[in-house]
Amino acid sequence: MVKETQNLIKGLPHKTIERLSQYRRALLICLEKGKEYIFSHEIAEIQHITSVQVRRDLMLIGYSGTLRKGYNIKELINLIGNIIDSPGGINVAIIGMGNLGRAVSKYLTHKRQKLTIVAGFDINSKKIGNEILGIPCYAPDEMKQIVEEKKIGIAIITVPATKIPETTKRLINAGIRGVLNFTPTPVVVPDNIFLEEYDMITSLEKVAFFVKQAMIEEEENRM
Amino acid sequence: MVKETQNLIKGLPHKTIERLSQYRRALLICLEKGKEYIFSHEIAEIQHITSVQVRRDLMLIGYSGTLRKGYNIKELINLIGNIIDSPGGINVAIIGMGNLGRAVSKYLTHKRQKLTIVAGFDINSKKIGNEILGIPCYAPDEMKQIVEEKKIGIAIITVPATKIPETTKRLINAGIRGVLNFTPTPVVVPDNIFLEEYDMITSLEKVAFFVKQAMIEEEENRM
DNA sequence: TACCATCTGTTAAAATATTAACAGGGCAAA
DNA sequence: TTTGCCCTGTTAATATTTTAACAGATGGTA
Repeated sequence: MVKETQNLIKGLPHKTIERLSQYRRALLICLEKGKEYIFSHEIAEIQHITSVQVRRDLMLIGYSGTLRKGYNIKELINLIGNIIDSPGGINVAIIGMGNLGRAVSKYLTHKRQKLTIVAGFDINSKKIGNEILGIPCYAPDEMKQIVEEKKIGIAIITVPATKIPETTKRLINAGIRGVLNFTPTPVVVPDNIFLEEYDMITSLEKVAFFVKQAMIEEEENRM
Repeated sequence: MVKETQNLIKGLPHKTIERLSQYRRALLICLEKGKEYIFSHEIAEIQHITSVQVRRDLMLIGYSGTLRKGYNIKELINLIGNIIDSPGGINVAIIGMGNLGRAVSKYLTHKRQKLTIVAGFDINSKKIGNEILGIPCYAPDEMKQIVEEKKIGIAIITVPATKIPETTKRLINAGIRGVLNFTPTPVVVPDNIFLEEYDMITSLEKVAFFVKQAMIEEEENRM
């Protein structure tokens, strides 16, 4: 990629990055259906956002569509790939092969060419040394070695809360570059490691809050 | 709750709601440890945010701490509960008891007193009529009846992409109030139903992007 | 050819969200 | 008791994100 493009990408807002990932997801489905071009308002509708936002995001990454035809789906997929994906791909490990870990593994396996789950870690001795869902499973104290050997860049944490401090220490020590934490316990990493945290309880409680509010408003209107 | 408080809550920013949920989560852990009071900077550190933001959020919900002692943990937990929780609780259904559905069920069961998973739905006849992880499982065409009977307010969607349109139609028909969609396929609901969508691929790709950027920057600095 | 409808691309404005700055107050140590 | 430190609460400033507004361009149509 030319340097100019790299400079564009550098300042991309976080929100735009997230949406680009979502656009690609939608575009891949469209491509499969045999669609060749797509309008900004079509993408917008799928994502529950406005077409202006779509056009603006695409402007930010320097992509131009064809007037009255829209955007070339294949081209756009490739461009988003150039932005998000690393050319050689990034290997991923799942830390904790419990229920959540396995669900995540199954969900993510073969979804993206440039992101490969290459290892799982667990303390359960029945799992260590075996494959789970096609993913070889290792003991926590092998982490540094395996991360280096398999060139693992990203770890997805799905262990119980009590194991978080130990797990984090091991990951930092192993030289991981990015962490996605699905645990309700916030993780502490040095700031050269990119950290993303997600807790489904927060999402659920957010829904609960707005459902409650809607009910209160209905109540008020009835009076 | 007095009307004044309700007016405060009404205009609460989405982000504040999310953080309140996270504060409570952290506070519950502190309470368990026997801690009585907590400073804004302590909460901030746990959540990787600034203490100003914590104080600002608490200001927005009208809570005052004690100078030099901080916030009373028990009080704050109760207040956040008053805001987020519905007094009688809200019942939740999991739509799709596959891997992800079961992981979500296990993860959420007994986590919050006011959110109870009371039903699962699946097309698999082996699951229908049985309990999975203690959750009774029903056929999709029983949805309307069960939602009404069990007073289910929120549905968590974890079905395969192909089943999304049908599932959504059933949920709308059943009179659901809020939807949390863990599927990569965006769903369409009328806007009297609150919708929250989360796709872990987006999170993972976000991490991948920033890891890539960090590596490019290192490369540049080396030259 | 002239007009109209409908796209894109971009700048400007508005709305949200975060951070800075600081006043006010209480406790502790000198 | 006075000084200094370290809290909270709040307003003001900044940064980020979204939305509005509109210029420009293309193709269909009368």
